Amino acid sequence: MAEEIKITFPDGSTKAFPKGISGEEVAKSISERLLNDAVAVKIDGEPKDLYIPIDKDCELKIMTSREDESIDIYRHTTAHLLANAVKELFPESKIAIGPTIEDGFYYDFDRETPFTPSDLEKIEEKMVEISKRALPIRREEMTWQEAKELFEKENEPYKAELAYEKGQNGKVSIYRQGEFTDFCRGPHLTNTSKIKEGTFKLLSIAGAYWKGDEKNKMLQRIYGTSFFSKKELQEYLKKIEEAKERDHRKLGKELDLFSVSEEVGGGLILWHPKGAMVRKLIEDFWRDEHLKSGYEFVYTPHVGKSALWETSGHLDFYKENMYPSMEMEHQTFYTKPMNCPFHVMIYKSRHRSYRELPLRWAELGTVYRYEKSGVLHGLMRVRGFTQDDAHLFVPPDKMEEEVIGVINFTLKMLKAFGFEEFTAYIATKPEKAVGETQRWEDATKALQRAAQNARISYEFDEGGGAFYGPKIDIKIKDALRRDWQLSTVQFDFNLPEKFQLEFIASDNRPHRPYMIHRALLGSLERFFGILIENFKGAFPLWLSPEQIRIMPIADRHVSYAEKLSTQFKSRNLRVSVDSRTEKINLKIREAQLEKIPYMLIVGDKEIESETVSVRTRSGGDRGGKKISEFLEDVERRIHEKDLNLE
RNA sequence: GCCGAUGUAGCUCAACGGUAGAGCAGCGGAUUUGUAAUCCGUUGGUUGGAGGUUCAAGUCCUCUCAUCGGCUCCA
Repeated sequence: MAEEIKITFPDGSTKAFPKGISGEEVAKSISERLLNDAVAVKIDGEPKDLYIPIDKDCELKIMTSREDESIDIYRHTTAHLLANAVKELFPESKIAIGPTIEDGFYYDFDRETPFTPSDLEKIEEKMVEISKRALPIRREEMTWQEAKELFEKENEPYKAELAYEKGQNGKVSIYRQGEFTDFCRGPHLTNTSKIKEGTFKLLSIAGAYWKGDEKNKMLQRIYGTSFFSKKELQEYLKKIEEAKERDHRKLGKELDLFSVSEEVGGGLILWHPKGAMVRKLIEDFWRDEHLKSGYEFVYTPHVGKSALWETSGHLDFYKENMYPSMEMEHQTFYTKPMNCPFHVMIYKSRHRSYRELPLRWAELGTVYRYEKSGVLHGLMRVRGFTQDDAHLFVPPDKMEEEVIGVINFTLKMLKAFGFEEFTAYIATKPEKAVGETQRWEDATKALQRAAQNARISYEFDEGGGAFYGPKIDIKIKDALRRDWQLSTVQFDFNLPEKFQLEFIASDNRPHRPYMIHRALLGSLERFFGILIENFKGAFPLWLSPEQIRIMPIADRHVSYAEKLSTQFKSRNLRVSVDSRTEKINLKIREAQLEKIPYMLIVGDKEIESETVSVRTRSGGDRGGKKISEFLEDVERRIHEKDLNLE
């Protein structure tokens, strides 16, 4: 009689099976349909291939497309299909790595001639062909020495190297499908035919260093994605199109918000009048809120002498990101990459008493940082930008309270711009760090309590803090559910030491304050870019550079329009009159393309009844309204920062 | 910085190695108009820059600048 093993299912039920049964057979015993949907199994929480014999009692879960992790297996098998196709079409290519990533997968190849877009089409066709061959995909385990030898024989040096690196803690595994062999942890689908035509797409080609290191050889990377269904793939491709439509660089040009000029230099932003108006509105709001929250403002210079940057440590740790030095009167100056040393110098300008702490000093400080030319990206990654910076100097006993205050303030600010979903990441002490361990622990705990207090979800990034202190970063989700990191609150144990910061406490002795560095919006440039993409250029009423455009039907209605305009302007509304001798359809079309929230059409009817005909960019013709009624509604929406117009 | 792609009028894009074009915008004129484009006319270019090959270069080659997609989310 065959030996039996006991398998426990996720619902808690238990059943006996003959020893050596495979996940596939277990699935089949439950239903044919489950067998069909099965991607892999989880044995005691470990994902395994479906055909692996099970030889001991265990908890077992059949993984289907319903599990979140399953898509990674599907994509990983698609990546192997890609590599298989490349090896058939271009046998001289050497395979490197092919992992799954957030929205798909990639595979790196070493090949003399780079792939072209038309190669991608050929590769896709070959992938379909290999899928149709219905090759079984099988796992083999061996020692790393055997794997290394195997890949050396196959002239795959990258795989051989990986076998050595990954094999130091026991056995390694390879997967075979037909003639193709890959070094891989698995698990995988059981057959190439499981990757269905129309569920995958190769997206782009890029260069990538072996192991991401600039010193290593540049490989050719192919990006692609796949989904369980054609429909999901189509939706994903649509989302990419949608993101292109929202691209802040495209909208920035179309809406005349900003530009970057080759003659000025890459990564240096020119704010056009409309963009500058949005910035002004953000800044006004920002200042008002800071005053309400007990901040004071400071202004500091754009350059400082080298001694300052030596003391601060920037010339040791940050020099490669700083603009080169300037010589003047036998002195060396640097353009500032950060505002902190200047704020510290204000602190040091006289003795500080515990009675005046905490001090909260904010500045919209423009800094310059050298970024490699290849990484510059519209407003998102630039070389000159304005941080919404602040530094807090806090006595130890008020540190936690202060951190809680900052986090709550941050969320209030972000919510005003329509962001509702936040995640926090708390970065803890790295290996190389300054400051006493006790301070690190206290500060990290304070950050955690602040996140709890604000009821936002948070994760720890162990060892991810800067050398000078722990930090909490807050990410938001935008309208396309993309993550953006905006806010950061960082402790700094370095500068107070370096600059010997002190305050006189009630014991009449000097003590060292905590210093907290924080930015809420990050930088105005980047934040503006995110706002453009989030709202697709249709800024909320309170942020719109032009809120209302009045459009007279004919010349005889212009004076009425002008009268309204004057009245609106006196109430601080941003309004213009389109008095051109053009048809109303054209005026509407242009205002609509400029995404102006309210269009007011005035003609004989409106003059007669002292009304305006209201049209919104989002809802079309809203009909006639009394002027007072319209004003009341608009002013209320501005005051409430309403995201809607109707 | 590195790999690849791209660079033509203000914008979006055409042009087998053989005279650089279109639409929109701009400008001039006509039209006085009711909820997403009125009509006619017209200006506009050292084809990113510098060299080279050729009888002839937007097109081919070299260099250079800029922009775009990427450059370890662990086989």
